[in-house]
Amino acid sequence: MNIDIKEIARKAGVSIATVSRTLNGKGPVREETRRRIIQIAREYNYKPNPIARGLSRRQTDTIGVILPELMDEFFMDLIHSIDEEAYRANRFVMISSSHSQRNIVETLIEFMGSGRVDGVILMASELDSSVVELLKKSKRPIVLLNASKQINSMVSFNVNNYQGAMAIVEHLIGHGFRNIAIIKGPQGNCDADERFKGYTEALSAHGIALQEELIVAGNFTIQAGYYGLMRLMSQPQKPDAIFAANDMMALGAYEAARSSHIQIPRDVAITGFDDIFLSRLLTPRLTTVHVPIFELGSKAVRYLLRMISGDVNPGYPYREELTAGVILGGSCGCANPTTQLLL
Amino acid sequence: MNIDIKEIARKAGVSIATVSRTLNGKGPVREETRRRIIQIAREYNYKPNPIARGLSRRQTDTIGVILPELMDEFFMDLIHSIDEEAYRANRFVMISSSHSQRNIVETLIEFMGSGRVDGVILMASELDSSVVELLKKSKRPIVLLNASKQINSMVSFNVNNYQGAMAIVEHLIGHGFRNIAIIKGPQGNCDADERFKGYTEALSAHGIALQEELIVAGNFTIQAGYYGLMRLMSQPQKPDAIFAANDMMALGAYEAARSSHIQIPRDVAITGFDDIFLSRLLTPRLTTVHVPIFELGSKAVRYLLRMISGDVNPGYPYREELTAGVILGGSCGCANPTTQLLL
DNA sequence: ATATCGAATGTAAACGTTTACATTTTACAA
DNA sequence: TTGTAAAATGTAAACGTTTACATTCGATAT
Repeated sequence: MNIDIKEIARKAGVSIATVSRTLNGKGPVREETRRRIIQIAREYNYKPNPIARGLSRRQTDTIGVILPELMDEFFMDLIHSIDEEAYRANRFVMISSSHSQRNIVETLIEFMGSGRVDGVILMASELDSSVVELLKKSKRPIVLLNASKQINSMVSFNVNNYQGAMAIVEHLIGHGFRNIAIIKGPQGNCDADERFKGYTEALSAHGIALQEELIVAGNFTIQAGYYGLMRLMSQPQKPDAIFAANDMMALGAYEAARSSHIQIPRDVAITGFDDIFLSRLLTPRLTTVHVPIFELGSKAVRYLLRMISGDVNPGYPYREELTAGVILGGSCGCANPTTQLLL
Repeated sequence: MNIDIKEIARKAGVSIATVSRTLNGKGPVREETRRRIIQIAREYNYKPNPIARGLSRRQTDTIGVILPELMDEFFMDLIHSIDEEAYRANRFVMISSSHSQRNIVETLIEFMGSGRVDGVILMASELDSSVVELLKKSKRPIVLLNASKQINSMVSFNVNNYQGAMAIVEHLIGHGFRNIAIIKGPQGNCDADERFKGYTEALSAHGIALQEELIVAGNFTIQAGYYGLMRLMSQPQKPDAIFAANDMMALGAYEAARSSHIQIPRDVAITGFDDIFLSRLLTPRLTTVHVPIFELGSKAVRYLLRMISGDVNPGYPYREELTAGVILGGSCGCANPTTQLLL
């Protein structure tokens, strides 16, 4: 179909080995020959067939990305940053969502076993231990995103949910709130777990006792936030502030507050986590925690590439936590919140 | 690294050809042999190396997706639908954004020329004619998304921007509005052009003359919407309704209205286009046009796969427009808008 | 002139499949 | 039996690279 290395070699009057050496910049080639080959290759717009090359070198210059689901700006931003970084390094990105654990395994096997990709970035805040075992056996490097802290024998980049949650709860405490409720994330989700831990530790660090009635379950959806607030505000012991473990739930809480004429932050303060775009449109703007997704994606790609190149030992565990910063809106009671930044 | 076909053949006591035939289900193989091979292959968890297979068959079971940018839920939904459909068909998805026209070309060449992908889905509402020429010459099938109507020699799936815009403007007319303004999308963007056309034709179909002062430029950003409304409402001849060519601009218009104490829809009605998630959070909920992104992605993949398989002639032009429906919020003046659907 | 050595180039064997073609086996009819 | 055709299997040539190893070519030292 396209012109191949053999043709180029013929036209340049050399062997294909010399062409390959020239184009890959390995091995000695006389300057004059080199020039001629480059010239001809350019003239005929020759591009080595990456599949053949992949077969020979056992490399495809492609990285695989497996995400739990393909929705939310969160994942979009992640993909965005991964794509950007990969592009910069001349790599391609193969993407796949993994609706179930079963599927993660399948996709991983297909990705890894096969040589379709040189390495994988896998995000899964909820991982079966069986899957983890599989991961460890993988021949190709894997970088985990937001992995549970229990997984300590692998490479991972993580948002410091614990620190972020702690920071925002401390901010609430600074406002003088003492009855701080939490609407938790889904059971078994490590992000949710860490955020909850940050909440409890912030309270205990300030000598505030945990109150069971102020801890309600949730699952990161708007609904959960809605019902969470309703439930909390229907109790005799009402909270004066609510920490929703993510912005979507905070959003639900806003809806609930509006529908029941509860004023934020006068009647109850609300904070979230994630800093999704939406949160800055709420009135008052939501006080939340910004997660450095872009950095997360970039770092993951860069590290993965170093593992692939052998620049770092792929078998060597590594864990990095990216700190998250509080974004002040009016929902926590702050008088002069961060400006809107919309325009 | 992994077990290969040669090993399987050895273990089964047959030649590699027989193994290949068995696993691909082509050519005659004795039932007993077949069983034995399958059994052994399963036992050793053998998976044919897709790269080698790709080299031999000139197929990679991968489709390329090139999008103008990797942001917005719009693109996320698109990727989501493409991934889903591809997964269903056992195909892989290689993704790439194209920040510039220059980049589209590069990426396309790398994708196509090389055999990295079997076909491409390309979304680019603004395409240089030079790029179009390149596309036509492509050896591999291409499906365009939201392509300009001037591109008639290719395959494309499109949102019917014209019909959608017409419908929503007619809805405004139905409310009795006669001074209907538009905040347009970016110059040269075919979606924007079609939406504008829908606007003008809806007006003329009802005998309403175009008023130059009611047509302001925009670029699909919040800012443009903000300044657009400000400008329109500062004129002596104020509009009674504004059709923002997308929801982001409508959002900007909301902000502007709020900051200058203009009430929606009392002082001015507002409508958008796209039906992004955000639009249902505005008060009043934004009246807008829902675009069937999911269907767009699915159809594109399905058609592309048929082109790849030769089921349809890849050289044969085909164009499909998916109609878009109006979603009623309160921003157009409707008393009983669509329910919130948040919970 | 000849040996020696490094640089430049070529040859051919991988890489792991698919598949056209050749060969062997099987089943059945004559 | 033998012949014949179909079915089953095997052989080897692609696919387009990279790369270890072999060869050739100059230049320099003897």
